[in-house]
Amino acid sequence: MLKKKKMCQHSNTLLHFLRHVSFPPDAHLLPSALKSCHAQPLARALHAAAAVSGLAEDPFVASSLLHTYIRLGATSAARVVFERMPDKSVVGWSALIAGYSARGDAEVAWGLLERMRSAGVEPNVITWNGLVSGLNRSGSALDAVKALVRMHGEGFLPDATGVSCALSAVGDVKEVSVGEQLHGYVVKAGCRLDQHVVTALIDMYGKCGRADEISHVFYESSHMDVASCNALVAGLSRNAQVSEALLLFSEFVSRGVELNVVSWTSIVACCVQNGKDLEAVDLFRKMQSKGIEPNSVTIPCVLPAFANVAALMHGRSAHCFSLRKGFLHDVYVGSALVDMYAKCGKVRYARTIFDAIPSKNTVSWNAIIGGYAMHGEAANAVQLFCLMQKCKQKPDLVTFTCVISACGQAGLTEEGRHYFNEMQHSHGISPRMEHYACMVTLLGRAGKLDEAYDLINEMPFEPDGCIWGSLLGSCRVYGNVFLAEVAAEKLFELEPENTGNYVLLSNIYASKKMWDGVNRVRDQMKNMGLKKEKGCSWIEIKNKVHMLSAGDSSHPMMTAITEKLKQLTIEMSRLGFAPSTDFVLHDVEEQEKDDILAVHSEKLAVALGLISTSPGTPLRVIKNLRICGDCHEAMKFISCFEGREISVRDTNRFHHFKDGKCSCGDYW
DNA sequence: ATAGGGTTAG
Repeated sequence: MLKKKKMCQHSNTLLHFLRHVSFPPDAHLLPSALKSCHAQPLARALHAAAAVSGLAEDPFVASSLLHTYIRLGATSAARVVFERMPDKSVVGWSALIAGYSARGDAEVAWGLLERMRSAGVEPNVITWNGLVSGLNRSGSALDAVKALVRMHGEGFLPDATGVSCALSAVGDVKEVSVGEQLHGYVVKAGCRLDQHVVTALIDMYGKCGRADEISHVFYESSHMDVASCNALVAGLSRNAQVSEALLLFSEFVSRGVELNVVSWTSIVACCVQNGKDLEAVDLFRKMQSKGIEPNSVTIPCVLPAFANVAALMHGRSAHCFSLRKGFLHDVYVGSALVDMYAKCGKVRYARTIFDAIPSKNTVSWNAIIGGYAMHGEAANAVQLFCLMQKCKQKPDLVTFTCVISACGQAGLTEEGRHYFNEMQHSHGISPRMEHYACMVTLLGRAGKLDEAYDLINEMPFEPDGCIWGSLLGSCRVYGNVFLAEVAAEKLFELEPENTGNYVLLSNIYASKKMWDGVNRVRDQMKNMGLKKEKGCSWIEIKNKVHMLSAGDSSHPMMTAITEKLKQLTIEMSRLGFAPSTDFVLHDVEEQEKDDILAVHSEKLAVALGLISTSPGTPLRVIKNLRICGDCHEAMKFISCFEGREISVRDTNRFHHFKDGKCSCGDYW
């Protein structure tokens, strides 16, 4: 911002100079004036001044004008200057070719190259580099690679600059074989000592999915600068090598390499993209303690981490920070805030943020519609969906996933079916796996299990684990052993390591008192060496996120937590609020019945919340698995007995408990 | 007095 202001002041000085200086600008003065010119109108003014003084044809002035117009993106004006140049040198041709390449006009650029040759001027390495670089930067990576291949075919050996931008283009189109050839050339030509080349190689291999080569290139070169760090972290993140990225990042830090906001943003994003939310939160704090201020990219990168662990206080402070910095107008920041507030249980705040985003995009709309879906507010989701279309914003694949799942959460079976059809017939979007999964959930919830099974059989592609998992879940609710066995058989094949499926099937057998089945599934699990998935919950108390997991007694307050739970259990049975054993929905954790202390993590989290906050404070808990019926009943009791609003976000949706009732209407 | 390069994002 400041820089721009300075430039404007500078331009004003130049204009002032042009208007008031009594002697005419000369051929020596104009090129330096043009060099410092940063706006098209000023360039045109200088051009006019040159023309009036008869200097426009001077080779230096003309060349400066040409380069200035190219630099400012005024390609046509540059062309006019160029065509009038009496002696068209390789410099002029190169500039013009670079200009058209940077606009993505590959055809024009190639045409100029031909014209140049017929005029008897041969392109040099700089001409070629300009062509490759321009095409790459304009997003025509494929054209850039083509240009590079042709350059090589014509006997021009790319230098470090050429190789760098060619590698960047290769990464964008994932032409790893071309990349490898370039790598070979780099080794032969000896330019692998060039830092930019090393960085570009790391970037290219990262984008082409070759994590092994990233480390290889990095360890072979001994360069440790900001750029190589950024490329490394991004490359490793893309390839899910999060531990490697964290290790190398800390190495850069301890070596005293001066890392910038991009480096810190990259490592935060790396953690978020690879499921390390708490590490991301930690690194975000560390970044600030090192004096690096987050920018408008950092904020949307870190917000999903806050959202995932429901760190509302952190999210709120990111919101305030964005407000102070003027980031709220940024659609990325806005959409990420909408998502964060919705996932932290504050769907009203999410709406407020959403309404204030000046130019909303599909992601913004999806965030708010998905937010309403998560909270079971189907009417609002549908209303926003209609508004979206009124605002001429095209719904995409994600939008329909949100709308159909909203209908499913609220039991609007026919509406859901309607949107599923409309998606195909009115919007020309063919349903993908996730849409079928939503439909199976929707039909399953309504008890239309046979219809759900028919839909699965009609799918034009092989159903995945989510689809069968959804059917199995509905079978648990409606006690359909036959379809449960069909779904489970597929699931054991598709995702043999997913313990939740075994537990679910075992629970279905148990609910029907089919003990043979129960034992068979348990043996199967034991034989495969599978352990029950550990449930864990998070609760934010006074700006700190606490993680509690079932069977883990490492939390410092564990004695008090257990005491509180014991007391609640006593009160519960005293008041006749005994959980029905028949209503153990979605118990994917399966506690050992005889182990009284093995309590589901959400209960531990709520107990911690109860003893650490003042009476009446709402509690928000998030859980990595679905909430079980037992805990669901307990939460209803606690909300009533303790007079607290409790919200539990499980993998599926939000449950808002208040006065002994849940917003899901006991269906989930 | 006139030409060229790498890294981050829902």
